[in-house]
Amino acid sequence: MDSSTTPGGRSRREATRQKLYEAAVTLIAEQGFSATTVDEIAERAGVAKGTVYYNFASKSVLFEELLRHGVGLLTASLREAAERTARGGGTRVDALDAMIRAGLVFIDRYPAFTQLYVAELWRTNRAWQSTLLVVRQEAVAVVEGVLREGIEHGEFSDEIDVQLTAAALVGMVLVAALDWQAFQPERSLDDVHAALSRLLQGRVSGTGRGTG
Amino acid sequence: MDSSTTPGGRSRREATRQKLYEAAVTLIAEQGFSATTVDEIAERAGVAKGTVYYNFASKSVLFEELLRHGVGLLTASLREAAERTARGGGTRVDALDAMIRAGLVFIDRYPAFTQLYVAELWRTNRAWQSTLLVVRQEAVAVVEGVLREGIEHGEFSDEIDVQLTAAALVGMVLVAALDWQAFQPERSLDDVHAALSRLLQGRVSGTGRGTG
DNA sequence: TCTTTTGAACTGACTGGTCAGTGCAAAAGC
DNA sequence: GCTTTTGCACTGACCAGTCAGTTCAAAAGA
Repeated sequence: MDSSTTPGGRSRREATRQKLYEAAVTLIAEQGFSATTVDEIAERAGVAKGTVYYNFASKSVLFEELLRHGVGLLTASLREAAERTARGGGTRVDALDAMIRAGLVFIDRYPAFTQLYVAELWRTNRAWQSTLLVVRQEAVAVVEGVLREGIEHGEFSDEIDVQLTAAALVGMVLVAALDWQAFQPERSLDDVHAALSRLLQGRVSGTGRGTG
Repeated sequence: MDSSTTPGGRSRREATRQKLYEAAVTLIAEQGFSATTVDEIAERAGVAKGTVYYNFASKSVLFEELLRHGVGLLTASLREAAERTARGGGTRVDALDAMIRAGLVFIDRYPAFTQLYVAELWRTNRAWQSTLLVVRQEAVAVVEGVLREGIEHGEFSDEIDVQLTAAALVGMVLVAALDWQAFQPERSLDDVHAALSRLLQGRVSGTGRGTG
């Protein structure tokens, strides 16, 4: 007896899980994990509470798999941006710039997930801590990789600290993007990208008047 | 009962509130607001539950006043750093650099508060949202002020976007510092500061080898 | 005396998780 | 073709436990 597949080919169960992810991500982003009830998630997803527990062992497990799912998308997008730049003969700075844009596009598309991720990342003693650490490392490693390559090829100063610089770059994009979403949503992605590019390339200090 | 006399003329009540802040900040940083119970806060502070409600109208109010208290300290510290640099005849870049350091010192001293603040900042529809917005603006305004002065005096390019750049700088410091605390606590504050200074001053790209 | 704290009991609302039962589409049997 | 069986996916009422907030008499502190 094969598990039923919907006309689209994706299993019914998979579709339900997707609905639950989407419901959970916005609710948890707004209220936090503990303040969000399983009843709410089920209601927003349009399924019964029992369905949540049929698909996930617990509320925590649902959240963990949601984290894995979301950061997986980001990591893939960052890798793709870096590789595309490399293939196109761009410099490592170009790659970093492309990754900044990929990050902005991701945050623009999944703002709730980003909020939720930031809110949970530095917490300690939580059940999903180890999961979070793993997926975080996968994403940051992409940035660190490009920085390391850049140093090897003399594109970046060999005095930069790869880990700290990568973290700082991620933070730059993260906070700028979240502020953009929250306080100036009318700005275009290009605007935000331009501002961050400028910072990345050190075109802030110095009287540089016309680089436009 | 431990008769801790109140030194410096601080009222007994104020001392109790301080103990409650300290207890609440670590618990909420670790677990989040909703997952932290008033009983836990009281126990960690070493007071009775009734005392919490004698000093604060509710759990939410305790949290709001905690936010105000904490961000107030940060804002004061940032202002002090900027003014000290200005008085000492430093440039605006120097002021920004001093503020980065002040930010790092603050996060180093109150890591739990920082975690809690980051976790709550971009949430929507929360009771303390408006409080958070106000105190955030006070802090960011200090950075924006220095950027604006820098543009006026030709120290910074007039093409930079003040709001976005300020947010990006804050994010840079915030994320780098939290990563430092969480993943490389053995590093010195000077190390972290040096890495961020380099990024601020655009000494990352370019083969720049010796700025020792 | 007046303020502050204590500590335990209590309430009422809410929540994560459970479980016996339902619906249904494909497979099996005839 | 048609009936019966199978088992996945889902349902929703229910339960046992938890928590914010209240109350208050009594004690401690200043």
